[in-house]
Amino acid sequence: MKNKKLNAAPTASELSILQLLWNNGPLSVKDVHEALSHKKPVVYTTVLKTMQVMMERGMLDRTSEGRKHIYHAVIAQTATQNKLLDSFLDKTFGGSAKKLVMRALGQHTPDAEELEELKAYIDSLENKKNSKK
Amino acid sequence: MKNKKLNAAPTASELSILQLLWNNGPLSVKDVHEALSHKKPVVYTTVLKTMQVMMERGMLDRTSEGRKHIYHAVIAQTATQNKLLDSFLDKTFGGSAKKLVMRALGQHTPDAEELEELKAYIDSLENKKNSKK
DNA sequence: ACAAATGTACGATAAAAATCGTAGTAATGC
DNA sequence: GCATTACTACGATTTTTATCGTACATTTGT
Repeated sequence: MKNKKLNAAPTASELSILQLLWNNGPLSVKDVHEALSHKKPVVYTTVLKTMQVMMERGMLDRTSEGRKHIYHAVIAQTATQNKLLDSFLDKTFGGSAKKLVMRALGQHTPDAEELEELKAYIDSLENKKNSKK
Repeated sequence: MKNKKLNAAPTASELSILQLLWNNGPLSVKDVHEALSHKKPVVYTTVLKTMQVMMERGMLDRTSEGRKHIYHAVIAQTATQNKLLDSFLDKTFGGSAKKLVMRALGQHTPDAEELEELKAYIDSLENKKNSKK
């Protein structure tokens, strides 16, 4: 019974590590540990262990730089976010994207500029649909 | 050490039960078990136990109807969704509501009518902001 | 050379959540 | 009355995730 959980979605802890790797490029365990510690105290080997597990599960890979290991994300940010979003949308908002979107905007209203971008984006979605007819 | 985890967010299993109670009113364990079984096989006492735990944690309450217990949600749907949304937004989209919204719309594009509603909603948000100046 | 610092490896444990089995009790059919 | 059915109670186990401690190897400073 090997290769357990190979396509499982990342857990919250794993996701916090992925975010760092996605946004700040390949990092050593030390880098990740330091960054995470800013938010919440965590023991170095806890981070190390988690990253090793993530590698086993195919989420990360690493290269060697001297005796250090430099980790990078293997799974893509967008695809992972989409998977998590699907699941969240389903579990929490019964699959209604409209409800989720309205709530998100209501609770975390972006500034005027971003709101304009959003409207433009919605327009582009409408056009795309029309062109498909 | 009593009252553990009293304000913890519901887990995925708990949320699936809450959804039923929110949307279909007070229900017996049997009702919930049947509804859940449609999606995925689950043993009756597993559902029962989960609901009992949820009651301990203050998420549910119940009344007696003969020897049956009729459960209802104590925590509000909107508040719970908001809490989960905050957390999800932060963990998965780095707190950017705009990113989340665009992704949600791109992956689960609502129909034209709903898109219009969304635009109208965005307009109302813009007006609200302006009026606050 | 060698103590201190810097790394990795990995088993062990803790903590949280999910699942199940067994027992017991009240209602119901016949 | 009594077997069957319909429920609840709850301990126990399993599963998954998170966390930590210890061992060990390699550099580095002095």
